[in-house]
Amino acid sequence: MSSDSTPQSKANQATIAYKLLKQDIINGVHQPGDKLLMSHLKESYDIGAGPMREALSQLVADRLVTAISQRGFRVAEMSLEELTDIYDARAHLEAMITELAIERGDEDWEATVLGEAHKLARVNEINTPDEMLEVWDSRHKAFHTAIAQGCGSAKLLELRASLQDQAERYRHLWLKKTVFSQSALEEKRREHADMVDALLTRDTVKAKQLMYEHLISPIPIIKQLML
Amino acid sequence: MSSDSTPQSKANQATIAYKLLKQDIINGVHQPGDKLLMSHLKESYDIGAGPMREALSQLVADRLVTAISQRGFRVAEMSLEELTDIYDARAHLEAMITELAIERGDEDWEATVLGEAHKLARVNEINTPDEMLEVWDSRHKAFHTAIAQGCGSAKLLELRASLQDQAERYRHLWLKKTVFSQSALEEKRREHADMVDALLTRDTVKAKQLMYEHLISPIPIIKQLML
DNA sequence: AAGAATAAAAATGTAGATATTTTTAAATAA
DNA sequence: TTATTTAAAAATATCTACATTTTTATTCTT
Repeated sequence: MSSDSTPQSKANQATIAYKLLKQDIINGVHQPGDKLLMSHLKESYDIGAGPMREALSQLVADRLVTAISQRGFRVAEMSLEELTDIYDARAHLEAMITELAIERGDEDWEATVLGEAHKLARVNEINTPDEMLEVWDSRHKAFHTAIAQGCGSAKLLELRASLQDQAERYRHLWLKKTVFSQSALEEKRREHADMVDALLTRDTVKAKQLMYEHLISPIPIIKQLML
Repeated sequence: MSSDSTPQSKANQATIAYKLLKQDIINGVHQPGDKLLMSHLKESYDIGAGPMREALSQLVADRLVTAISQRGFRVAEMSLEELTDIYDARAHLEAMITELAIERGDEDWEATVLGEAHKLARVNEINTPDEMLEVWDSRHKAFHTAIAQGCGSAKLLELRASLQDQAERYRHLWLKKTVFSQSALEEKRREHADMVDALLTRDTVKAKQLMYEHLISPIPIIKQLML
């Protein structure tokens, strides 16, 4: 039966360990700078050293882990500098992708964006604050992804995904410690509405600016949390 | 002394194999779509299966190799679509980075760019056509890297490097089959001079446009070679 | 020819051997 | 004593050789 939660039926051990460890690093189970001891990892993820190294190599490529030959692996450090760099790079990249999406997006793209925006705006109808945040986050991501898809470039979308992955640890910091006020939510909703408007009227300059500002706005908030 | 040919004194087997295999893929020793048989790889690179898998995983992250669980590894396919996507994405990204470099670059940046441009322009003094092409390529890369450094974002430079890596196979196709005419070389020289001029006068719009056009210009030529 | 059974090839994983680094303790010198 | 070097031990990372599982090719059967 293919009714398991993991769509790919027969992932190998390295892939399984990669996903678990990545999630654990993003969620802060392993803290920045922590030594990733092979003996400990082998036990935690119930796996041999070979596949474990394979998983670690991939995380090094993702920049979530650092390696020094003969001295093993560590969780990559986090810093205010990196936070700023990731978010700023992401904002610039996403603004550029938005410009291309406006230029290249067809009617299907418009429809999808509109649909995701609608779903996102309706999130406040769910009440449990904990559940709300999770659903809001997932729909928020879907909304932005829908916009980005319009650019039509697989490579640019890959770069975007890479930065998004690297931002996750910082973003997680924010999501776990923030309680959304109704007014903050309302402000976000307006930002998104303005963005949809700029996209559909094909106002490139405005859309780029809104996107850039939307994406760098969490920087000062996360900076606070890191001090 | 740090002047040995192998900069990192004690790289592990996986790292060594990664570099060798990557180079072999870029240089077409292993062709797109080729099966990378473990038994063959082990022999070629004189290494065990564990470290070899580690190297392959990293190349999967680089998009130079594809993997299917339980069915091994293959050299990633090449296609006209991917060629266009990589080069277009690269051109857009580099144009954006150029804009930031103009905005953020200081006097040291200007000086470095000017210096690299000078070295590049003087390449034609070398005569062996074979040697010439190699030196020209390396200085050309150095010139563009010098420009990009001005953006000051480590993350954007990483994204740039990633696309450049992926473009290498296509670029290699071009470099190996092209003999530079004196006029073609002269045209490039003029393009670079114009670019330096736009950069130093901080003419953002012009610099972006020149950069974009400079980077997409090889597309039709490489397309020809791929047919 | 289509399908099942079998054999061969290949990928993946495990356990233990080897090499390197880090820690600890002892010895030496200031 | 205090600091520094040296030597040994422990911990750790890495690699190899072999075992297991899965896929692919071949043969056999109907």
